[in-house]
Amino acid sequence: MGHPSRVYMVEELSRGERCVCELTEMVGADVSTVSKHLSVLKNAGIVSDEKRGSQVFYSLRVPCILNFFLCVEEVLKANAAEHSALAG
Amino acid sequence: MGHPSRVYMVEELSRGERCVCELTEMVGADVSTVSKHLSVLKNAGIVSDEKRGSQVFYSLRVPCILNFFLCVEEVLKANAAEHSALAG
DNA sequence: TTGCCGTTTGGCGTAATGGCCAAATGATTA
DNA sequence: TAATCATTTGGCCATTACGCCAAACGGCAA
Repeated sequence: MGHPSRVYMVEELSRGERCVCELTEMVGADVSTVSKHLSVLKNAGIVSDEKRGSQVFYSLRVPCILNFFLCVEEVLKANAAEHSALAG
Repeated sequence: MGHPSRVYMVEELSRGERCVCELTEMVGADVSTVSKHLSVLKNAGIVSDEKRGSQVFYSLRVPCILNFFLCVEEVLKANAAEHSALAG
């Protein structure tokens, strides 16, 4: 976790399963790079994969991970508020 | 985030403010190392610091980060269940 | 079998991170 | 001011993470 591409992928997977090709197109990196990120998430138990035909579909296994992103947003908002307070 | 020492420190800070010396003793690493971790957490907006006398006290600024740890535990439990299922 | 598509893995160079030591900073006391 | 304690910062080295390319793997169709 903590990597922008992985965060982005998890957010996308929260909307439903996606194949590697879709995630690759969204992230805009090399397929191998995306595959490795997914491998990390899979080993961490955050996503699960299912092979159908020649494609592999990933899905979010731990919905509570989204709470984390909500928290991150809260942090960012707090930071923004602080910075504007410092500026003004 | 994502680093064991930082996770440990955030968990500890969730119980109340701690000075650098306390966190250093708990983590068991060099003071400078702990200070750098705290600096990372501070820049990320996760903790805040307050200097009182010659000591600096850190406190958790974003309680929702704890939801993340609950989620992590859930992930670990899910993983453990899966592994035992594979084994059994 | 051959060829193609989707995906994964290995390798390599580069960038970032973590850890310690040493030095610098700031507060306190003598 | 000098000395001391608590903390931070800089330097250096070892380790890890990223990202791309190339190669390997598995499924599908001809």
